[in-house]
Amino acid sequence: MFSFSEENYLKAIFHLERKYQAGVSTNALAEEMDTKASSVTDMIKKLSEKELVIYKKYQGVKLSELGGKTAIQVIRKHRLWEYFLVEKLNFNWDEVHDIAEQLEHIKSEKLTRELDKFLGFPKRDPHGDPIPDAEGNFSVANKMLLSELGKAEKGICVGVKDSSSEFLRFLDKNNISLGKEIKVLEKEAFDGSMLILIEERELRISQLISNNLYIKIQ
Amino acid sequence: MFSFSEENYLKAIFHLERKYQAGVSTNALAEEMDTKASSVTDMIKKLSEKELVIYKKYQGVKLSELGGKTAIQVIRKHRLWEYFLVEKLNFNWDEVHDIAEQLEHIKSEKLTRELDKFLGFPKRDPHGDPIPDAEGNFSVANKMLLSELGKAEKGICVGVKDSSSEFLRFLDKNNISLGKEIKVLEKEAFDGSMLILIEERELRISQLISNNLYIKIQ
DNA sequence: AAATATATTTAGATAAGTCTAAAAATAGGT
DNA sequence: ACCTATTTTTAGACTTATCTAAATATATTT
Repeated sequence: MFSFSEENYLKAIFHLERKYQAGVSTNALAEEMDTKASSVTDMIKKLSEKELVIYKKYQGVKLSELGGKTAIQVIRKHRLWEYFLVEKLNFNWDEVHDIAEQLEHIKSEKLTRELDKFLGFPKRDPHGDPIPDAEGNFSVANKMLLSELGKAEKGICVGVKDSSSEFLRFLDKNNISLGKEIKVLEKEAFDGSMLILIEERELRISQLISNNLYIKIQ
Repeated sequence: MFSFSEENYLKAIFHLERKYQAGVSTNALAEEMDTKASSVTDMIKKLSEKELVIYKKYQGVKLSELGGKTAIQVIRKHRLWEYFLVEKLNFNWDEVHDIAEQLEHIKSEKLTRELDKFLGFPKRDPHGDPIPDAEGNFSVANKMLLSELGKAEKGICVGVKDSSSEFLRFLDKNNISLGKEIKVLEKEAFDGSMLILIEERELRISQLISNNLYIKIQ
């Protein structure tokens, strides 16, 4: 079907399309893929010939319908495997990304379907991101960043924006995990830090932290 | 670490070493890998430079200690994943090989260890082949081929030599599976076929069949 | 032991994916 | 609108793993 590299590019374009609307620029893609712009141009041409993306020179790329579907299937596999690793194999949520990056390329529709069934058709991966179903549908949660909350407002932690080990381990250390209620007690205008209440504990967090935690209100 | 291709060559050499002693010939390896002899020579040189094999021109290859260890780890992963697919994801034993060929290359020692633990440290894969433990040890069963049995002798089915879908589905169709007792009722000298008794049923099988079924006596 | 057949290796080519360096196109500032 | 800076693309090279065709080494036959 498609190579690992092709699938990784499709996934990257998919993520960047939600970030910036319009087309995804060559440089943005190069940064996301940790490669050179010239390599990106080469690959985009290849994806374009295969009709996975829509591309006009100097105008950036967009996923075609086929490209989008393919990207979502890769993301579905990635998130199912992450769920498997955490729920069945005792991995911590900060350890699963690199392994899922490998597992997401395993080719077998039946495997993906059976894994999904075995796991009980989970709706979200360990970082709170939605897991697309077999048809590629997934809920686009009405989540917001903790940093957008004002004083005395509260929400439930539903996901992370940054899922680096460093950030996830910070959250573990401070007992912040998905599903917990967070209330903003104070907000410091000077540096954007805030004092929050979580499980009866008061905690001061920097703006970098609140900018990377998704919450759901009500 | 090592590429998929390198790992596949090591695995193939490992299997061929048990078949023929001495060094593995270039042509034998080319056939096993379904590729050309010239490609094999190229790869062997590369493996030799990496000290994974011992190679002298025109003399065939052997695995070095490192090469052997690496091959066993790949085989361990292959068989653990096969077990997982059959026991946890409802796959039939004739459907797992191709998927395990992909999964065996996933790189994460922790994943392999945790998968092994999750599965309860299984000793044999769905085809009866031994699963090496984390240290690479595995039992070399004192199995023999059903075709080696004489009239009125019996044994317990412990594995298959050919694990092609075609053969495995034949066994399924005739309700022959691992762990069942098989008794030889008659042996036809002319064509090597035999009449066997399995679960109260009498069944006539060709020599091709009895040549590909492993049994354990006593 | 020479002649022939088979097995193996070498040489040179190809495709995928990447790179560096240079050229071309677009965007921004004045 | 022009000059400059940035972005993007092109050209050519490199690596990995493969191939075909030719050359060389080993094995077999007579």
